[in-house]
Amino acid sequence: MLTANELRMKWHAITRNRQNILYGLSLAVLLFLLKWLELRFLIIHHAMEIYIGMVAVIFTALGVWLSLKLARPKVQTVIVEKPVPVSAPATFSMNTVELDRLGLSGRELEVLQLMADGLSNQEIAGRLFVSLNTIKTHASRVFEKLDVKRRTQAVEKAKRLSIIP
Amino acid sequence: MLTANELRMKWHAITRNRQNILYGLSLAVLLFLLKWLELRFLIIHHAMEIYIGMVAVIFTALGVWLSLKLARPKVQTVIVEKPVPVSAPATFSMNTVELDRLGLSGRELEVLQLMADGLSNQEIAGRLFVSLNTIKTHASRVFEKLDVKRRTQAVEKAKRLSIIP
DNA sequence: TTTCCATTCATACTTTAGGATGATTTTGGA
DNA sequence: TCCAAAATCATCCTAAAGTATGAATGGAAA
Repeated sequence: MLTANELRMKWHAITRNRQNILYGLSLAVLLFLLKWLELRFLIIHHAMEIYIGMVAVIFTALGVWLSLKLARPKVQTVIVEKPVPVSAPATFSMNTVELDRLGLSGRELEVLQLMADGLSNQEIAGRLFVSLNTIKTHASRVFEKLDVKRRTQAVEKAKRLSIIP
Repeated sequence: MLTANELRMKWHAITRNRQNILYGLSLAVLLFLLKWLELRFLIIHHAMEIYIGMVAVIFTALGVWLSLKLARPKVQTVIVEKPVPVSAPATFSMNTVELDRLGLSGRELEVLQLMADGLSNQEIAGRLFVSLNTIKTHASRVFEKLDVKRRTQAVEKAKRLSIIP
């Protein structure tokens, strides 16, 4: 006995070769037709041109049918940009263009980030193992480059420009 | 005289009918070939099957060529959705639960918001038409209720809790 | 090698922020 | 009407922030 799976596989093989089978059948029918026509036109000799014409038409149609059936469809890939409401703001991409334009140095950016975390200058100095004066200098440069007057403004502007998360 | 534009339009018309012209030429050539073959095979009568076969092959090829050239190409459109991270969630919904829990008054929230905009106490006082001392008092209460020590921390925490945008 | 820039630190000074405390006035409900 | 919370303002003081200026160092580019 055949299992359901084997049956399904056989069916697959049949459908896969459907076109070949159809082509074979068509050829058989055509050959039979030709033989019949040949017999007919052996008697009626003057219909030779009609015979040739019919052959031409039939085989032209066969060619058209063949190519239409066998021609592989062109696959056209259309990429549609689908706006996904990215709920999680977990992804932060730094605006390197603005960062470059402002000319903030690495250390200055570090200080700015710690400022945004709410740390005091003294705490930042401790975190970065430098003196309070150094942080003040960095902070001043940051305010200068960001064209602001206070750290709160610096943080606000930096966040607005996507320089910090 | 023809203008450049008229010339271009004529060329368009020619190229547009190129396929029809080619088809016509092909037919002419084939007819000539058939006539020649007919003459040949009037003498050699037993080559009739070859003649028919050639006609069949030629016209099959013609059919294939025709359909390939003239038939509209099958286009299978595959739509690939490309997720595009839509920018900032422009909608800000205030966390009234947290606001309630913290017990911030209306004026305190106002002051907090202006703080987040980077304004100094003096500027906030001017904006709200009250004295600097009043703002200091409000600020102190805000820090107390938010359990922070500095305005930068207050702004950071308020934003984190979605109390302000 | 020289020059430029980032980083570091210092000193002195001014401004702003923040804490502590007390007081007055407004206002929305019980 | 009375009360509690909110809002207002003041004074005194300390802490932190911010400005100005100068300078040493080290690395990278010209």
